Amino acid sequence: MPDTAPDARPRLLLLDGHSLAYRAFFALPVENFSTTTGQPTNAVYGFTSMLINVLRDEQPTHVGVAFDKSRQTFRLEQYSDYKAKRNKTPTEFSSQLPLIKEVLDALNIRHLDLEGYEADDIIATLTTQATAEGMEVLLLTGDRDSLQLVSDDATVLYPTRGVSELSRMTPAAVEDKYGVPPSRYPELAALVGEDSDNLPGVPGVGPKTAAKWIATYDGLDNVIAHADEIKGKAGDNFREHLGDVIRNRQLNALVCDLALAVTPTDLAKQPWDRQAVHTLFDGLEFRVLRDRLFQELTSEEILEEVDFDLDMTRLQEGELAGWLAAHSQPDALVGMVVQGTWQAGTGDVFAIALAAGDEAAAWIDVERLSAGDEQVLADWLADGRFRKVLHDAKGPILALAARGWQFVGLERDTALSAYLARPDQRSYDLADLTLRYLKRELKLSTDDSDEGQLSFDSVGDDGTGDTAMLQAWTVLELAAALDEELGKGGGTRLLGEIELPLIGVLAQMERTGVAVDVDQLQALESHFAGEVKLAADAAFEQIGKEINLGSPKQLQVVLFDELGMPKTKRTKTGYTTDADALQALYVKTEHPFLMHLLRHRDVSRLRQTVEGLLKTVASDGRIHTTFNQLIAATGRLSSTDPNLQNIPVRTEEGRRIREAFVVGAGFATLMTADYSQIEMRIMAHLSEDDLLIEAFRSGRDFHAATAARVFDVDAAEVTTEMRAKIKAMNYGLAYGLSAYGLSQQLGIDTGEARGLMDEYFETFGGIRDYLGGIVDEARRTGYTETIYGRRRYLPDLTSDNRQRREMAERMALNAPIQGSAADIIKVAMLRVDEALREAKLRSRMLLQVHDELVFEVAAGEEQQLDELVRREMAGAAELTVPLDVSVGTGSSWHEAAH
DNA sequence: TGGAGGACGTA
DNA sequence: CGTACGTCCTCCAA
Repeated sequence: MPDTAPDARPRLLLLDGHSLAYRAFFALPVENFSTTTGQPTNAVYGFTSMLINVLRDEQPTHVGVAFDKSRQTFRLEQYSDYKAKRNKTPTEFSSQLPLIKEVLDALNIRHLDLEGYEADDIIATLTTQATAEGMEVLLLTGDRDSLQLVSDDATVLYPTRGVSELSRMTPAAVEDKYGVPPSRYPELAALVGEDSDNLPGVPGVGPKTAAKWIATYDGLDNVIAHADEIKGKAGDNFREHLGDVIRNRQLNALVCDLALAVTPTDLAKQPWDRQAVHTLFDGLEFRVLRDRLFQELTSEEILEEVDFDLDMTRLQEGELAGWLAAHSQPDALVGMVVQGTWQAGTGDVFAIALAAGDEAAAWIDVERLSAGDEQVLADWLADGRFRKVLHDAKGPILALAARGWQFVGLERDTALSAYLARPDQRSYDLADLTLRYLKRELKLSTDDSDEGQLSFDSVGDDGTGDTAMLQAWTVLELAAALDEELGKGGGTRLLGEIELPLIGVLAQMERTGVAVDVDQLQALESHFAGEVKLAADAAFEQIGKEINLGSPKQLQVVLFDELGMPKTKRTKTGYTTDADALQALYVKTEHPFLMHLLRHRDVSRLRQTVEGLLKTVASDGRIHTTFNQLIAATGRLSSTDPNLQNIPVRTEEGRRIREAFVVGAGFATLMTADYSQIEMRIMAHLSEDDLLIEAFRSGRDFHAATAARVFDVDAAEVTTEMRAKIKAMNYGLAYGLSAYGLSQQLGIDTGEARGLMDEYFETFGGIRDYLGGIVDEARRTGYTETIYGRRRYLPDLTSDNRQRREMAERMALNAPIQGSAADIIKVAMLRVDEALREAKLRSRMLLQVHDELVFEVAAGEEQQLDELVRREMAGAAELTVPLDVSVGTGSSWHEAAH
């Protein structure tokens, strides 16, 4: 990684345009990179991608790109076979060079060439000049001749694999790799030869021998002078090819004193031309690359001048009504920041900052409100005509609710907007978004005072509310910028009709929480603790000592060294000891230690789950999880503190934990409602595969019905085994399952799994075409989309790194399916919530577990709720196949399952 | 104390 | 060599 102190000396980055483009051309498959008009773009793409990466990683202050002018160079004049073996440059390549120069022009990066010379000579000249001027130089080139330029001040970045990895050739690295210092690299190359330039070297002499000779005789000149002394076949060959060596050395010397039109200082980096980049990249259909460019290199952009003058008022008692009347009209947007705390479905408010479109801001210390102020505030908050804009509103809504203030009229949530625009981000920090979308720092200007910087981190601590008011104003502006961003991607409806209204529903679910039987949990905890002890003792007895069974490291010592068991699959740091591997080892060795170890794993996990739950039980005897709406890139919710979406269900003992989730006081029963096979139904809908649609419409056992089709037998003849295989296949499809993965899961060999998959896709051709189509489409557009237009961007689809690319392909396969399911259940939650209110039921929604909703049912409402929930969930989307909902009730979550 | 790695629970 | 998450534990570097 670069060490760029802000005041470091100038850093010049020089690229060999021709050699890099040439590498990119062969590294990236041209089939995947052409415009709809047929213009190949793989070389442009690869070159630009490398350029963006290196600009980002190295932060040069000066940049230049050199190109070869033509094949007619002084080297060719001296040696008519120079580069003769090189294949005729394909036209698909030559047509891309002008495009690369257009990219450089749009980025305001100078590029140059010189008749009769190669890019390398230009680079050599500039390097010599720049280092003489005290600059640091980085050379990005795929030509090894440039290694002779490496010095303490000049480093070559040499692409090692494709276009994504660079190796850093410093003097030490050159010496390490070739055994000679950089200045002597051309001497070594002269002996060894260079195939790509059609410069044959001495037969039988490789880099090792050449380096040895050069070291022994102190340089090539002396090797030549002592040619007679070199023994053996290699010596004979050397004497025979002496002429070639001398010629090679002449040709591979780079010219360092060309008369160029520019000097290194002329290459100072300029701001790039945004409009030109947009136009050019549109034409090249480089959406992904453009996003990367704007995202990764924004920091170089000139920050825009702040041109607002916020009129900030710290409201005194009795002033709130007047301020609101003056600045907050119905239907006008008001930015709002709540200062306070929130967690586990509750919270508290210390202060509120508001900012209106007329550049007026107010700060309200809620500890100093008169009774009148408090009423005014409560009314304003609860009045939907006053449209509020917040950043990450759910917590503030909970904090307000805890003070008894109802919050209505959430018009925008900037964190949510930013998530929908780019769902892969890890955080949606307000200061980061301000920089990215508003191009300015989020801090107070220090025009009129010199109090220093108020960064956003210290918000709330300054006690003046200034920062909070600035935040409120920023949120208001950011909302507009994000609206524009989202509008481009068609996400406005998804935001307005699904995600935004969902915030309130989730807040209410968090406030409500779910009741647990604490006594039962405690009993379970001690039960599992006892089991842990038993399993541990039994395990220790088998190996005759006590180790930490939770330490994979110690386990590896016992299993593979001491017990001499066969090695399992490799991990980064050794061999895996996961459950599958241990099970396999048990089958092979039948060593009882393994069973006790597995048992120990199981019960300690159960104990730890129960302990975790107990820690989070609130004083109302309920667990209030937090639903995170901004995490999952596919659009799912996630649940934390505690995670109630991964409570065990598959094993008998695990289900005992579910028994401890119970109906709360004042309610009659719990109800769960879940979608069956929702992802397969979405696939049937999206793929329009007739047979699959038919399988669902028949209403019969879906896995059996599909198995009957694949194996071409009557429904009655489907065996358990056939059904199991197709079930695994059905579930694996949406994940990008491989033949290997399927074989592992079913315990069959890869060939059989392969055959099964072929048979499956043969039967359901629509599915095959659909899955393939998703990936192609995503590669073309740069993103996938769900049925409600939720996007996920996957730049790695065009990576030249196979592992990354294939990973992105599986994500592309899965995202529209998992994401559409997420869309549908979110719609269902909104519909159910609305219907509950309309029907004036007391029953309430507690949890969402991806395809399942959990309700607490008030006495006498069971029948009505059952119908309501089925209706609203099934009606959440109109697909070509029915959405099947199954419902169960019981006094615990376990009993309510079905 | 913080992060990485491993393992494993759910849909 | 199957997607999406969150949490716990251990170990190791700071």
